[in-house]
Formats: sequence, structure tokens, C-alpha cells
Amino acid sequence: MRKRRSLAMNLDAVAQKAGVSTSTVSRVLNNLEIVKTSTRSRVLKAAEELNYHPNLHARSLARGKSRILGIIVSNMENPFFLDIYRTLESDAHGQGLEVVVANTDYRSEQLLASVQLMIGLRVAGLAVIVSEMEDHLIQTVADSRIPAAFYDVGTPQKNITNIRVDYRKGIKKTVGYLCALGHRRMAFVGHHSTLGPISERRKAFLESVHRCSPSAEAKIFAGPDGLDGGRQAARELLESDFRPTAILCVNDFMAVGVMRELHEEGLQIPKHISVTGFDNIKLAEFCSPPLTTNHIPRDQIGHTIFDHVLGDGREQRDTGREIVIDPELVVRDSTGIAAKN
Amino acid sequence: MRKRRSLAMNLDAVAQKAGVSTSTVSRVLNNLEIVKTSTRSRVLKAAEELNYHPNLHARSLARGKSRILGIIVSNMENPFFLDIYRTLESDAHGQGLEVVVANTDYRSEQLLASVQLMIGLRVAGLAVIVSEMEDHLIQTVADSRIPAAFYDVGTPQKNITNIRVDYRKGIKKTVGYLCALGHRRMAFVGHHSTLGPISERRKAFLESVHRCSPSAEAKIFAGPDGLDGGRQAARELLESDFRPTAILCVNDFMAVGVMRELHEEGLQIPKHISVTGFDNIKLAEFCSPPLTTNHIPRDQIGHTIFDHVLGDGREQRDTGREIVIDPELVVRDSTGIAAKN
DNA sequence: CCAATTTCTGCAAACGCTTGCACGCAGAAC
DNA sequence: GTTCTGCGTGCAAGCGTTTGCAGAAATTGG
Repeated sequence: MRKRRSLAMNLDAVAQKAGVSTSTVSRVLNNLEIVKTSTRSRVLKAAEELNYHPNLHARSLARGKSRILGIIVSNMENPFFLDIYRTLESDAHGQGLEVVVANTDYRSEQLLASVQLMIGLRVAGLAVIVSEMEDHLIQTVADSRIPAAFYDVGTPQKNITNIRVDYRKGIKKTVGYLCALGHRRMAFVGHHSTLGPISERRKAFLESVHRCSPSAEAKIFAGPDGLDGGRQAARELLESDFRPTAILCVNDFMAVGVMRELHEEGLQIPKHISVTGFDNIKLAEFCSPPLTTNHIPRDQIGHTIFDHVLGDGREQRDTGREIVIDPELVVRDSTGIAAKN
Repeated sequence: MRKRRSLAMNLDAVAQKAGVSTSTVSRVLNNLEIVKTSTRSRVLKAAEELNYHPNLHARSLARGKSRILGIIVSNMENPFFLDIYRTLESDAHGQGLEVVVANTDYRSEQLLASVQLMIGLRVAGLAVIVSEMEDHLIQTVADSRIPAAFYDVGTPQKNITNIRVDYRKGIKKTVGYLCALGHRRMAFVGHHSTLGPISERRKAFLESVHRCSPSAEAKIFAGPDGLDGGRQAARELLESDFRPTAILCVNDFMAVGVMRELHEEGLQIPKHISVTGFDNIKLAEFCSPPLTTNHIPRDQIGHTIFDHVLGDGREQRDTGREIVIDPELVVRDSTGIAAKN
């Protein structure tokens, strides 16, 4: 005896109990039609009685593939990512696929571990929803030959499908809207991973403000992603000598944190200062005041990713390299006419 | 040739390239010390060059167990559950375990599928964070012999470890606090799965209100869990003829929804009406007004579960059956003196 | 230089499942 | 009563690892 097995819950046990061979049991459990009805029910009964659950590892190994969709997310706490995750999950379940998620918390070591995990699991498809990823890791995924799609990965890469949001367009629109309301001093609040050296968003913001009026002022602040991060960035802003009449936030989650801090400092929104966000998460309707924001269709993103990885769009996987999604401005009560100086 | 393999990325390939046997490669990859340094580096180099990633299914199969913590959650959207999940995840990673999550969305068919998945994966341990679970499913988990812990599963069961919060105590305290502020008409807002026939919370609420004053009035409302559900319950309340001066919500997430609806109907909090929640999620500090709530230590819950499943507390797994956690009232700005009629 | 250790490596079985192939056996056709 | 179908089942190989055991190689002591 090489090893003590805790419970002998395997095909063999069921086969013996039902008086058939393992092949037959396997066929019954996989709904192959070739099995006689009487044998079939006998097997089913035996499996039931033995409380048998097929070993998914063995199954994947034998089949040479798994029925698992892998999802890597940078920040599950942010409802934006959570929504994408949930869409993916529901699509996957719709196709009878299981889902394995890994959370990276924006930590690159966790990202690496997550990628290894997914490859090790030989997932049938992989969705990567992290804001930033080193090129060599992207390459690792590509080399693994696992059908994959990325959301908004920093630099566009040769061989991969990348879904991204045109933040530039959204920022332009938002700044334009604020400009029309008379705002001439605006701040941008980002989180750390939106601030890489090549940050398109930062540039778009500065350009847009300048286009509003050459004399308009712009400044950029940042904190970690999340409610606290937003609050922290707002505090920095308040402690600086910059007094904007409007603040653009890189996402709604941070915007809520920003609004809280402003509120506690006695600033009224939008009377004293306007605030906008991105994403249009559920919370944007529920905070006070409801947030003016840029709607980004998470469900569309999720469906698109799924389609390119495991769905019907699979065939064009190798052709469609980059899919761009446009945000749409949703005006609520957190923005108004610029306060006079 | 029986089957076309996409990529021959297995131990054999590495072994051949390094000119050793698969056993040696295995030993290197598992950091067994018996390997000579020179061979070791040769193997490592080969693995690197071939872009090799061990097949986790094969590994689990051979080892007869996996290094995976399974987590089943009813509603990832609710920050309360999310926090527990994150604590578990971080504990697991701390021990080099991977994590697989399944979301049930309060749907029992999903719960069943999730349980099957976890058993099929032969997870090393299982945490079940769903508010309600049928007895036979609990039994299935118990029969699987997988170390498991449940959070607040409806009926206490013979053979399992159950961590639960003493909502009764929290509700008593909250009602007492409101009573002292002069409230005599209170509503309770729950979600559907807190309303089973044996609902301890509902009873605790009614009793507590009665204890406050025999003539005090109490009524119960409900919606689905979540922001929208809270709003929906609040709308029902507003459309009824019941005019409470305070509303206790079963969790903060719903409370935020409730507050939003009240606000839009022109009711001021806490001037016209007081609102309380449970959980003390991050958002409770960030909403307007900040929410008076009952703190429930998610991290403690998470750590406790992990400990009982896979951590050091493992030894007592079969002894400690029920662990009770007390909530603690946190007073913020959403509660005040009862409005006079 | 040989024997006795000790260190390192390879062989092969096992993990639990899937699946191509072949075979048994019933009924149909002749 | 043969031969021919073809359905239903079993055999056994293979999926990619781990690991006990035994044997090879290196080291040591005498």
C-alpha cells in the first residue's frame, strides 16, 4: 500500500457497486447516449449511494483541458471591476463553465502568481482585468497559448486582444462640459496606476483644460484606488494652494471618497465645487449628491471579453486585436455652474 | 497517436532537455534538497527556456490533495461578504494556498453547483459564507470529509463548525439606543433570506421594540439584498401608512439604499427619521450622513474561519462547533432624537 | 586501493479519469 | 442455421505528476 486514501470515492468504487466497468460509469456520468437505460440507472443509483463526486483534476488531466474560465482582477473591491467579473461569471455559467478568480490587489507579485495559477490550471480561457501589466508577463500568457483577452492593459501588444476604454474622449467631453459651466480651474484625481510615464489620461486632461481656455489652470493629484484613496487625494488637494472649482476623478469609487472629504471640510457640492467620476457604478446614483460621471458599459466589456475568449466571437480571436469602448457622459447633481472666485 | 497535444509542456520535455529523468525534474521543482546543485540549475534553465508550467491537475491527482482553499459566497457585491473573502484570501496566500471562489447570488441551484465544484476540486478546505443552506447540502459537505466552516448557516447542525453573529444582541442594543432617543415607531428592513420562518432577527426586533414600550409600534419590510433592494423596501415603507421615526436595516449596504430613497422623498436624516445598519462596512463612513451601525469584525470572522479550516486552530476543528461574535454599536450621524409627531 | 558510507538519480507504479478499439451478443436478413 | 448488422460494454493505454525503492556515483576511511 503506497498511500492511505481517506475515502475511496472513485469510479472504481461506483463501478464495482454497480457491477460494471469504469468505462461504463464514466459514460453514464458524461451522458454519453450509448448506455442502456437499465445499466444507466443502476450506475446512477450506485453513484448516489456512495456520495460520489468525480475528481475534476483527474478529469481535466484525462481530457487534456479544463472547463474553467480564469479571471484575474486587480481590485475586486472596486465595483467597476466587480461588475465586469460578474458579467463574465454569468456568461461562463451560461455555457456550463466554472470560474476561477484571482485578485491581485495591484501587486505585481500577486499578478505573477495568478498568471502561474491560471496556466497551471490549464484554464480554457483567461480574462485579465488589471490596469497595468509588464510586457514579459503578457508574453508569458501569450506563449501559454491560452485564449486570453486583456482589459486596458497599458501598452498595446502585438499578439493579444485588448479591450480598452477611450478615456481620452471621455475626459475631453467632461472637461468640455465643465468648461461650458464656467470652470477654469480643474483638478484631476487619479490612482497610482493611472499615472505611468505614458499616461494618456493625464495628458488628455491637461490638453483639454488648455483647450478650454489658454489661461485655465490644471493640476493632478493621486492616491491609492478606493474610497480612502480618494479621500486622501482630496486632503492633499485641500492642503495645497490650488483651489479648483471642479475635480475630475478617474473613477467613481474614488470620487465618492473625494466628495466625503470635501463635505467634511464644509464644502458644498456642487455649489462650491463640482465633482465628476468615471464608470457610472451603482453607487454613483446612491451617493449624495448623485454623481455626474462617464458611463462605461461593464456588461458590454464583460460580454466582449468572454466572446473573444470562449464565446462565438472566438473565431476572430486572432484578428480583432483592439476593441475600443466609448464612455458617455451622465449628468447628475454633483456638477453645476462654477463658483465665482 | 491517440490525441493531438497542443503544446508538449510537461515534465518529460524538461527532463529530456536537461538530460535527466522526470523524477529529478520533479524534485527540483518541488525544492527537494537532495538534488545536486549543478543538475538543479541545469533543470531550472531547461524549464525556464521551455516556458514550462507544472500541470496543477496532474499534481493534485498525484499528491491526492490540492493546495486550494474553496470559498463559497452568496453575494460578492455586498462589501461585507467581500471583506470576509478578502481576509480569507490573504490568510490563504500567506500559507501558500491558492483560492477558488464561487458566487451563488443567493440561488440554491448555484449553491449546489458550487458545492459540487469544490468537492470535485478536492479543495484542502472550504469556507461557506451564505446566509442560508439546506440541511442536506450541509450534509453533503460534511460527508465529503473536507475541512469546512460555515458562516451563519441557518440551523445549527450536528457535525459542523459554524461561525455566527449574535444579531439578537445587536438588535437589542440598537433598539435600546433608539428608544432612549425617544423613538417609539420603528421599522426593520431585511432582505429575503433574513426572513425565514424561524427568523431570529425578526423576533429579536419585535421583542426589543415591545420592551422599549408596550405601546411602541414595529413593522417589518424587505427587499432583495443590495442598494436597490434597500431603496425598494424604503419605497414600500413610504407607500404604506406606517410612519416610523427610525429604521433598522439588516445591513449597511441596504441602509445606503434606504437613505437614498428617503432623501429623494425630501426626508432629512436624522432630523425627520433615523437610520441604522449592520456590518460597519467602509461605505458607512463615506455615505451622507455617515451611518450609525453595528460593527461586525469581518477580519475576525475571516481569520476564525481560516483557522478552523486550515490554520493552527485546525486541531480543535472537531470540538468547537459554534463560535459567536458580538456586534458593537457605532454611533454616527444618521441617528438622532426622535422627530415629534 | 578497497570497502563502507553517503549522496544523488532513475525506474516504475500510482493517482482517477477518458476514450479508441475490439469484442460479445441480440435480432434481422437470407 | 448461417451471416450480417450494430448496439452496449469492457480492456487497456494514456493524461502529467509524485514518490518509495533500489541502484549508481561520489565521498570517506582505513
